[in-house]
Amino acid sequence: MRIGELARRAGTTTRALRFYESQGLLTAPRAANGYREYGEEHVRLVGEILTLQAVGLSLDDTRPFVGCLRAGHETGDSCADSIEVYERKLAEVDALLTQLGEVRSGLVAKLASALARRPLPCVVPGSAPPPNEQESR
Amino acid sequence: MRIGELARRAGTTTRALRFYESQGLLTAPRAANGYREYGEEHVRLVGEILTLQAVGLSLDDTRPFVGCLRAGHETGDSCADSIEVYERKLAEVDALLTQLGEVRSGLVAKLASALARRPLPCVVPGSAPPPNEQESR
DNA sequence: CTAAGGATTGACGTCAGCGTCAAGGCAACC
DNA sequence: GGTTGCCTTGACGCTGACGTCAATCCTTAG
Repeated sequence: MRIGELARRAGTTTRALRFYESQGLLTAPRAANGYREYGEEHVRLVGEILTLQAVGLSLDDTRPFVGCLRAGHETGDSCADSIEVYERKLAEVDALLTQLGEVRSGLVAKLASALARRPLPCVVPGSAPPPNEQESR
Repeated sequence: MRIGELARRAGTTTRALRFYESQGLLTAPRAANGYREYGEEHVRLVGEILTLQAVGLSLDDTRPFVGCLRAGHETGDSCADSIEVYERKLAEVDALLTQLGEVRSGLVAKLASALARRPLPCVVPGSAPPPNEQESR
């Protein structure tokens, strides 16, 4: 199958697939006319990548999984490197949760003290961003 | 005081201060030689911006607070708009916490099933990114 | 006089993961 | 042979909050 069909079946875009290839995550033989030719295994591979991204892994984090599948394993997480990524990412997520909890506390505290000071706050016209004197975005 | 001192006292960099100015958050009169001239109120203002960023607000979110201080209020969160930002951000943080919790569950599940399948996973040499055929980064 | 240490503006780089556009080639159908 | 649809590569855009570099100016101390 060609790149468009793979994209549809895997639930992504051709642009993403070409990007994965540029990052070395996906390789495809070319037909005589230069078109990429994919098989069923690629559908699974892309599916694995997307699933991993859904649980918070970066594209770079999926490398070990891809390598594991290429090495002939049934699943991408049959290899030590992949497990390691799981554990590292879990630690990162936990750290993020903690940090975000602190952020939440800070926000709640600020909100509470603001409300305590002024049961009925005032209103100020508004402050739109100026015509942006260079430093273009 | 000039921009370097303000940066030191507020705990940031001159680049950040100039950026804030380009975004309309900070305004300073100029001396005869073109140097920006700041006063004590700017130290407080920049401090407010940094504190707000620390609790998760984007620069854009700090606009109402800056406007509130400019309007002569003691604190940046004495105005209705600021309170609104607090509440909106709190909702965002809660949503993020929920989502991150789900990500965590997904990770834990994947880790568990991978470990269940293979108490002693294999090892694969490694898959370094290729020489990057265009799509440069 | 010169060197050092700030200050100024402008412009490009960074990180992730693609989106979007452009110009053109290939294949099939009417 | 013209249209449609899919494919190719290349290149720039986007988000946020600045970092970094370059070229030049101002002030002060030695």
